Amino acid sequence: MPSHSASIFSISTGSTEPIYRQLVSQVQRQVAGGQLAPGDAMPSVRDVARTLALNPLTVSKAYSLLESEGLLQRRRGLGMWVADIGARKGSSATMRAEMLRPTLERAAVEAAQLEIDPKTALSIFAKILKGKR
Amino acid sequence: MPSHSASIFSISTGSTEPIYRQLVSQVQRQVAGGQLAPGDAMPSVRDVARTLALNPLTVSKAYSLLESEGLLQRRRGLGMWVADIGARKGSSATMRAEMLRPTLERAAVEAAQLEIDPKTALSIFAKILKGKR
DNA sequence: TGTAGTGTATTAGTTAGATATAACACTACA
DNA sequence: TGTAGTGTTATATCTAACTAATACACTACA
Repeated sequence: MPSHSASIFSISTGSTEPIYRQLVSQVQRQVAGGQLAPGDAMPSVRDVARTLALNPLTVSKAYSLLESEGLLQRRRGLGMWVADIGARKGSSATMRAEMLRPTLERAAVEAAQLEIDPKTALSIFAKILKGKR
Repeated sequence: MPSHSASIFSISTGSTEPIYRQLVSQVQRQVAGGQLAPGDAMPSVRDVARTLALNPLTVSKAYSLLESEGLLQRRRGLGMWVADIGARKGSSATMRAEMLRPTLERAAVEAAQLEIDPKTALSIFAKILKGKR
């Protein structure tokens, strides 16, 4: 049961997406992907706030939402942990694909407005995917 | 020189992205893609506001930004028109690809967090692109 | 027992985005 | 000359998101 540092997060202050929402969706994806496994200790609110230069309450807001979702578990006086309900390790491939969908749908709309044909859009995406690993 | 109706816009109120920014980027893409050609008349502020149930000020804010960017031109008492600086018809393929990049880069990051391999991510995107036309 | 580390509550203030209402200067056209 | 339609300005109000400082109850551990 490893314990994670604040480096599992990376927020962009320039984005219009609220910070607490960025934190929430990052945890959702990393739990679904398995990087955050049941029983793992989450970085403390103060740790994340210090590292990312945020207000502790902003981080706490994200953690609270994740707790009410059932993804995290709170242990009084100790901190937050990845919940092990069902002892699942990550989510099914179809569920994870479903989580990726919205962003790709948005990309498809943008490609259409830009008059970029599907073949070209795919090759751009392929290059990006290649570079990211 | 066609004149466009408010139907060139489609905003999502649920998104965290400000409405006026949604309008701005949609015009940017449609000008780059060529759907909005130099000399075309834009729908009036009041028309867009009425159709999309927005405040005219929100639309005006988007138009003002686009004017300061040089994409639109204002004719006093008449309305806004797609600027014909350089008489460009759309942008080059590389420029349009560049505009699509940010969203696809975000998708790549999400795919990595979801542990979705590049091949699978590409096939999901391909299916979406196929369905969108 | 004391100390440091958990998440959280409280209260207050700031900022950006969006709305509402009214008014202004301008233009085309019957 | 009216009338209706342009974008814009001004003032005020509202909400969500974020920050700031302080304090609380709880836990592990030297």
